[in-house]
Amino acid sequence: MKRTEATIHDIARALNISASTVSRALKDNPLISAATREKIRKTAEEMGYRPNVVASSLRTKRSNMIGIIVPYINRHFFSSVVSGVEEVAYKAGFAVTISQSNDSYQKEVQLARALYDSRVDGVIVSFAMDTHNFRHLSMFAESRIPLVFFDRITDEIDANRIVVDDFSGGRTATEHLIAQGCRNIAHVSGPLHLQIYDNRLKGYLAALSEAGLQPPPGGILHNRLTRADGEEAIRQLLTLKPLPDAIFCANDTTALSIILSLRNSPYKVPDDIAVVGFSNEPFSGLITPTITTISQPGYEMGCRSAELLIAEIKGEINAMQYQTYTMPTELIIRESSVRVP
Amino acid sequence: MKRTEATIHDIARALNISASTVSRALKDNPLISAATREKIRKTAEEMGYRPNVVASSLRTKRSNMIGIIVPYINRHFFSSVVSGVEEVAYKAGFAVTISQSNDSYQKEVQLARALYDSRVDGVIVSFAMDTHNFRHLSMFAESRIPLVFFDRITDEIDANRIVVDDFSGGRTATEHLIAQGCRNIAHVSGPLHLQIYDNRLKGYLAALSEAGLQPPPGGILHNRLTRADGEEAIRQLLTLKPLPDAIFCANDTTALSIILSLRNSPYKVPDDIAVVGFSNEPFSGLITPTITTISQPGYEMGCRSAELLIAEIKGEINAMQYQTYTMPTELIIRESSVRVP
DNA sequence: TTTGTTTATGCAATCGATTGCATCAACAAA
DNA sequence: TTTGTTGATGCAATCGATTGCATAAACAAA
Repeated sequence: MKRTEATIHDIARALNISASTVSRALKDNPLISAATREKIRKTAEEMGYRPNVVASSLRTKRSNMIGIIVPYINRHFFSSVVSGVEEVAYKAGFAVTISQSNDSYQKEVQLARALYDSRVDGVIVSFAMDTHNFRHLSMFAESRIPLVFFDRITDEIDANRIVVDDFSGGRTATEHLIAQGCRNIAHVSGPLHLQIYDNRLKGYLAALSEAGLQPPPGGILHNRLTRADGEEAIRQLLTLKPLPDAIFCANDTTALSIILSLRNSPYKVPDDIAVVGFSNEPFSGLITPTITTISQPGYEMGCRSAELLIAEIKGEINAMQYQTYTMPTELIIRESSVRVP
Repeated sequence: MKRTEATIHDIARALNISASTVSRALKDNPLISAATREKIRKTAEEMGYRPNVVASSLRTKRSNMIGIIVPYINRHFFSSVVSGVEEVAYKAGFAVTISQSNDSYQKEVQLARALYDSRVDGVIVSFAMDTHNFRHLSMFAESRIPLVFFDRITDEIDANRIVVDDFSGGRTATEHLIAQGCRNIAHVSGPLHLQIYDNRLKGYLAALSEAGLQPPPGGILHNRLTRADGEEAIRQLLTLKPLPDAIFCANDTTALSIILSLRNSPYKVPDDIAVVGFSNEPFSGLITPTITTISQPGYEMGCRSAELLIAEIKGEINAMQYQTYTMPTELIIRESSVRVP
């Protein structure tokens, strides 16, 4: 039936008035008298009028769309962030388009370009592990398209940033291990060009030094923190002498992997080797032993990112006010680290 | 520097030709001579020209955007589907906007409307648990906007549908339990207006009846399959006499919840009560005992959904060819169900 | 009555790309 | 030379909403 969508011109014609009046009336412009406004609203309703956001977008140069780039959509932390972003954006009248870099710099560049081309009003990004330079994002800055970074951030582009307090997380985790009587604490870390891993490492070192301890020689490893990396890491760590009595992992995946590997070894977790992870992935509370970890409020980070981005889009925040927002972490003590003396 | 974006008119002016020629040249229209085409491409490049997809969209009425509505973005199955959708869509030049209904019919209606208004070229949907009627989606059908349903589908709207073979999954799971010597198999199911749960139930019943067995009286429960629902379910099932010797759960979450609850009971899994879940969530291979389950290829379902949707958008598929595509499931045998005689 | 001020509405250009319909040049066939 | 054909390009309208700048009507002040 409905051959085509009704436009403001159709409404105008039906009422024998001009399209501009219709346009204004529908946006509650006070220039239009209450009477005509009501009349217009009524016919619009009757005709099933729906504003064409594409046309509006073309004219106003605002798409009411925000883009988000994450390494992997189906990773719990990231999907939680996306969930928070969607929730806030939806309430503010913005749509969210997602894209995943698969941790590839190449793809990230293309995705950024695609978002740019589609005229999103703002972008939320967490970098790929491969990403070392940020030229692909500078076009947003140049075009004054607001940008918010979360989790994997950079100093090279000026923007609002949202992270958890990785330093304090790393320190708290390590302090906890020290409190359990561990003295020889190894660390499995990620690539250091990502600040989050650098900060977790620094927190770990700070805790050690405050306790008068040293990292065991060869006890700090760097990899991409996958399951396989975890297996390789524990293999290496088991060759150290003396054996580490604890391992602080920069994420839960490697902690998991290490715990699983140790099941096939003479060493018991936590009694021989205590393990702490980072992120509080859903599985970490389920595996035996449950994994002590640092919780990271993904959903809240997503909400915050979206709030900041939208505030900047609306002009309520400007470049002078850029900050790095640090969200609190929480040490979640579970079985993998608790030693009963 | 870059005051405004270059348009085809800028290119036309620079070369002293018409905008239409530029437009055609940039789309490799053979009407334009190779020479001018090359010249145009070169200046476009130099001027940093980027096509304005919004303008194009307005004119062509295609947004190159597909929408997806899922109950929860940060649920592993759904985020995997979304990941697959994004991957395929991206390669085909489509952007993906996501929205989550939080299992609320109300919100789903609003999301559908928003997607409709934003002129998406197609929509992929998995319903909210609350959704019993589908009027909010009929506008897509009426406007000839392709629709694909996955997982939680309906017969009431004609469209391509993607599901896993829930019936056979339910049957296989149950047969497996029977093969383990279980004779008194309970079932925790979801709301039956969702076909997936209905089919899993039917598969379960079929397996029982083929083996000459009956479901235990009071041994089939219906709930929303949350952690809390699982706890309530096992509480109820433990009051049955005789006690069930196995429970087939319609998802892994309830299976998990039941296994955790049974830890505080005299009953051992699998020896006293064997448990099988459904979906192969990441945690199900990690918990002790690991959970036997039916794997559901979320990522692949997402890919397939996107492929079908895009094919229909491009007109390669039409309404005559709508089908329900059933993807295979796989029984993943783990500890929670295996009894050593 | 004239002038000035509000209030309400319309005109027409604009956003940038697309496309049906000319038009025109070049060349071939007659 | 004339006619026909092919190939290449331009014109101008269009998509639907927005908005600066008139304009008109109504009313108040002088």
